[in-house]
Amino acid sequence: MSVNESEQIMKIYKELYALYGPQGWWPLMELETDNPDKIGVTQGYHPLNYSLPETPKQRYEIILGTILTQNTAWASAVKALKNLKKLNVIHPMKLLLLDDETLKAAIRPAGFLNLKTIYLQEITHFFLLLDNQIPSRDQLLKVKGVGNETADSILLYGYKQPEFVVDAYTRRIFSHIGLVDEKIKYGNLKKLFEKNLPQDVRIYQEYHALIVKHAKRYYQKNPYGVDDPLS
DNA sequence: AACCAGGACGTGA
DNA sequence: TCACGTCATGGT
Repeated sequence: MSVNESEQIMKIYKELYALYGPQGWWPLMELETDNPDKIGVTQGYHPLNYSLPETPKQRYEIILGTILTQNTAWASAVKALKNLKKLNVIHPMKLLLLDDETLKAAIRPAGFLNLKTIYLQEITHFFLLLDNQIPSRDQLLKVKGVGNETADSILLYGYKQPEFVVDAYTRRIFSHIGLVDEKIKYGNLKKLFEKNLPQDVRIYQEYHALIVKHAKRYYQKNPYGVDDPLS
């Protein structure tokens, strides 16, 4: 890998951060805490607060969100999450006790309801078996419904592990810029970032969130990347 | 009215 | 391994 590519990864990060600022991922529906320093951070995004999740319940909410947002707009995933909250099932055992039809109805706005119902139940079983231990990436990938991006999202945002998250936007932006081939494999694109960034969870979290922020503005409509200030 | 959304899986070359 | 089709609802 050339020095130029290496520098580009950090340079783009700094540019995105300058453009959009800290993103406060992973958003949580509500942030209840008894930490006096964090009272007032009430909902959704939480810029510059890298201590979350602070409870197993918040971690579980993140995990549910990673499944619900698969190939689905985040706003739609939030609707499903709110329905689950109304049912008081953002709790592993309670979700497993919920009947399939009620669960399907709740997550309907997020789409793929038949698949995601199974996926949510599968990851919940896995989460219970973990008993608050940190899962390995390979363990996560064995869970039905958990692929590369979901595994990395769970580890990076749910468990604060230094795993860079690659998504469709990442591939779209960095191939458009010309830094990588558009067909680059997930693992290779992931390693490109991990090799050229300090192994810092905060940077990994912000960079991925910034990529999504930027892509929503310039890479949603085909042809992609028109007027991208990075290129 | 196509196209896209913070993908993953199953199948057959 | 690789390219495709499938899964589903909602917004633009």
